[in-house]
Amino acid sequence: MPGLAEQLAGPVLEVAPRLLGGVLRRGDVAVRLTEVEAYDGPADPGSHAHRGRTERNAVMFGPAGRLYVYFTYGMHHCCNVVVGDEGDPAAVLLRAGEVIDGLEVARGRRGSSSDRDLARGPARLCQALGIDRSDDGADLASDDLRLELREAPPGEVRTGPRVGLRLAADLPWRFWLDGEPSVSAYRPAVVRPRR
DNA sequence: CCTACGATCGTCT
DNA sequence: GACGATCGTAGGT
Repeated sequence: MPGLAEQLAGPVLEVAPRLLGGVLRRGDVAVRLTEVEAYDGPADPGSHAHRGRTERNAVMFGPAGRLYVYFTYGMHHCCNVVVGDEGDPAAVLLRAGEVIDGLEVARGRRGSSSDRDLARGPARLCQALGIDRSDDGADLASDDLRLELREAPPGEVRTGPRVGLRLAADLPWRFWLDGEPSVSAYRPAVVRPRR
């Protein structure tokens, strides 16, 4: 049985769909992943690593199997699984999942929300699992935070454009499990009027 | 079901 | 100083 880092070592476009159906656990709460997005290296204009290494995205340049967590919109956290070779900033954004364990704890963290929406969307998924910037760089093979992949994703894998990006919005680098209620709605990037 | 909009601040230019 | 890998709510269909 290969270790997590080995399973995540390949090209991000191959690894990303294999995360579907996998389970991310923190303490009592476990989420089964139903939707992810690939961010492929410095050449990907949609990636935080597109303009090179900074203090924020440093973890993306590290070894596979760690968590890259960023803070956005002044109030939300989103998390990625770092994949590929060290030095190559590839990552997979965890966009949505189904809470399969620790429902009570997840509900408490999420406030009023239907069970279906507990981890539906990247910021909600982080909130349900209690993930924030202090988890940036966390080892996903640790006891506190653990990612377990399955042999094959159940159900059918679909692909389409990534959500909320102005750049490279045409690339079909979002992957989800067909028919899952927890898959987030597709929203094209909002173009703000000039102020 | 849908579309529109404001919140709120770290990060990068 | 501008913008964002988002979300919750409000209001219409």
